Amino acid sequence: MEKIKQKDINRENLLNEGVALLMQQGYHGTGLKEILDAVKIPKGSFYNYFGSKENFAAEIINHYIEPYLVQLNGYLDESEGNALAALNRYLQEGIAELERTEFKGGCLLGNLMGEVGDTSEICRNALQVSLNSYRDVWEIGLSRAQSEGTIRSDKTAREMADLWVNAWQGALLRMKIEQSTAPLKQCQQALLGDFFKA
Amino acid sequence: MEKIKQKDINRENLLNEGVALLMQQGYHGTGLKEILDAVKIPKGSFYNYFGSKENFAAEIINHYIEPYLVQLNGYLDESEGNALAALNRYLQEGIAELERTEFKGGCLLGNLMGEVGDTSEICRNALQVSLNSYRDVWEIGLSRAQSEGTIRSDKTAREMADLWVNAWQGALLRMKIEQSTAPLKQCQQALLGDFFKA
DNA sequence: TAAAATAATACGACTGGTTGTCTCATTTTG
DNA sequence: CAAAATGAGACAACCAGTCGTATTATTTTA
Repeated sequence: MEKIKQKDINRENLLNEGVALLMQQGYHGTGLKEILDAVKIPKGSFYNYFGSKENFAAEIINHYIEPYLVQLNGYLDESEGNALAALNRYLQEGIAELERTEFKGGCLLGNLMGEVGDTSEICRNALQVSLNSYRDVWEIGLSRAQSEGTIRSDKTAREMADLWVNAWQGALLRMKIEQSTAPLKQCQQALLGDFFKA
Repeated sequence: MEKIKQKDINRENLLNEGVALLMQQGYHGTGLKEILDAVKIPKGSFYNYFGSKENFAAEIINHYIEPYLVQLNGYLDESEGNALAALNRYLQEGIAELERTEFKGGCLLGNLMGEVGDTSEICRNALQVSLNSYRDVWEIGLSRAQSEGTIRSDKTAREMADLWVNAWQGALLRMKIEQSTAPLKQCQQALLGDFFKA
């Protein structure tokens, strides 16, 4: 079974397009037709792949967060000895990307938590899993920074990771309505550059 | 011109119902018909009052935030001499209310920032104004707490108010997907009870 | 003050278009 | 050949918004 199946390519294309469109227009604001047309896949195939829009959205959520986990883990692995620097570098890269795309979208998790967090059980579960795994990576990074002495140790890494994820979500929302990455930079500076400092 | 106009009653009813439904189902997830049926007002009247769904949403945003401003200002005015206690009491009341309504909705501003923050210019403006005025009230409260010596003064009240609003938005989103007010309590404790302490 | 003219508002059937979902004949695959 | 995948379209429900008419208020006229 070496062959790359067309089905998997189609699925992947649908998920990529789904991430892009749901990010900017939300769940109810994006019709299946729009996604289908963009990747030229008929409806019948879609329902064969995903079963429903709701399931599709749940898969999109998983698909969305994975690259971020990989990237952050990558930065942490590279910079042996300075986890805090790795976290800051990761953020800097993310902020630069958001400036490139003119603040469009923000964070799919945040947007969908607000929109369907209490109407779709399936999405709610997917969001919970994804957000927790993202928080966990931050916990690891902060924990390492603690043992390196750059982050204060009178609070648990878990506690700070939770606070960080919350504040960052809020900052991303404010970025969208202020059309500026200033809230992000301010958030980074206030927490990583001050409150969390050893 | 003492007479209470039916038009104003209808507008008020529409706004109240609009707040309730948009909170739980979002902008695109809520049809006008649903709102109209709930308050028994015909389509034509709606378009006389508001012109479009988008304008209606912008008015809903204003209508939503006002009571919170009044309430927080009220707590601050009452408790002369202990602004920090007033802030905590305000939060405690809000958390209790969210538990009563079983975490449904969360914050309309947060939800709409994510959903239409970068697709509707009109809503974006309304959100910006509302969120800023909410942040301003927190700034006043924190500033008073600083002069009372309960909150640290090496950071500006504005900076802390911004961080607070961001973190609280994030905590509200996580409340929705975790179906628990634990994130809210944790957020309150971490910032007001620790990082912001004098 | 009474009647007429004018303006403002109320109303809901209707429009053109889109939604998510499903069906089914055809094609592809193992 | 049987099973799975495909693709085009059918489907009813719903969407935001419009428009001509009916009703009610307000102003003008006599």
